[in-house]
Amino acid sequence: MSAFTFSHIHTRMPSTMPTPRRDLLLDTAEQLFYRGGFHATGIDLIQAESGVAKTTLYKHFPSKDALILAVLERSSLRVRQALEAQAQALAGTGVERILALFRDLRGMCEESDFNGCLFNNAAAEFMYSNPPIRALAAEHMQWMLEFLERLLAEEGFETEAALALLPMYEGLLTLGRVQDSHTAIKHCLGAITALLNR
Amino acid sequence: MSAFTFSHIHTRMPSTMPTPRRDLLLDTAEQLFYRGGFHATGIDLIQAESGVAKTTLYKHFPSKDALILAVLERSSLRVRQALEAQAQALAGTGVERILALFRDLRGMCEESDFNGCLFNNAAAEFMYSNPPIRALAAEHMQWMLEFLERLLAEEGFETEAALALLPMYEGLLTLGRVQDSHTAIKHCLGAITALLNR
DNA sequence: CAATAAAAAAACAGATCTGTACACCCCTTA
DNA sequence: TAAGGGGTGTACAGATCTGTTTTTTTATTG
Repeated sequence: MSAFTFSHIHTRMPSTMPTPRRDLLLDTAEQLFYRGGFHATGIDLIQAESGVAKTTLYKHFPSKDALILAVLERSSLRVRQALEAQAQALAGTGVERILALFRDLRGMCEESDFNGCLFNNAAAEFMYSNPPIRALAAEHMQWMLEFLERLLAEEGFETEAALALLPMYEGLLTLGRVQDSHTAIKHCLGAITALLNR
Repeated sequence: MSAFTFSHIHTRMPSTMPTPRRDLLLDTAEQLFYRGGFHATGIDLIQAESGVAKTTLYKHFPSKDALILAVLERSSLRVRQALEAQAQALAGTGVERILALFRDLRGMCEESDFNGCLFNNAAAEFMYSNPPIRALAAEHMQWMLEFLERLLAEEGFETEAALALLPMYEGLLTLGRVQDSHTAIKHCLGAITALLNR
């Protein structure tokens, strides 16, 4: 039936619904922005690397700023889902469950294109020049804080400890760029244990 | 005597010796790079803001990269001197001396043009595109680590605790951009106390 | 005052960046 | 087969950026 062909549905899809090309653009842009920075990464590179025509890129995202925002929004969503899933799967109880979360930072720091926390990098580049991007970074950090608070509450700790855990978490991501992450993580685990068992 | 006129000395000054204009350029560039980022801040803006002619700028620094490196080198030196002086003047003994260092982060986070840690910002923008800048950021972090180790040793703590303090310190600087720094610092002080008194 | 050297001012060259315009192609649908 | 919509590829416009060149001004020295 023509009323139910894919094409028909496709043309009636709202613009917010993901299309393969839109996702491909977001994937490519996220990877390039993360590795090379936002200002240093040009639209032409994203276009060439993704293989999608420039016209199509600007049909999905009216400007580079809009693309950056879309990348950050989707990345934030993905991080949230990943952390929720990770928290569900975390082995152990009590302190061990929180420690496991920090232990997993090591793998992230050792990935080949690791470059710290995307949201802090964005905040650094757009702190005073692009309020929406800065706000998005702030919202992401706020969510991280609340996530840690929930995790702490589940294990019977005072939720305020999240205010010490989050700087450690972000600090490890930041330092992981230029310092050995393994020993730093190890000693942070000790600090967390001391804090929560006090 | 002409042999000792200022001009004569000036012309024989090695290029590494600071001149008023060179310092003015470094001051302006540091402020603008810190606030607006490295790639986003153009040479023309530094030139206009400093009032020094572009010709003179390129006489002192052969390229933008060289200017960035010079800014980071001088800033690192200044931070080191400031922290050494601060450590000398720190009130209290034992844990209190370390806590005082972290307490001072609050003032930094509340400054009008605060934008985190200059060296982490530089590392984020140049991680894979400019090894010398990345290396300079790494060296600065290494010095910070050794500085904290010295401070801990002076107060009779195990120096390895610095590996937990440094992520916290840098994490607070990073989060200070988008989160209230006061409460985060307060809870980090508690974590440090728990760690060192364990 | 004349000579010289440095700095300022401004124009410019070449590259690059964002964003647009246009012609072409492919594929579906009528 | 004809029409039309979405994607491609390319060329281009305009702005901006780094770095250079050229000219003018300024200040110092003999």
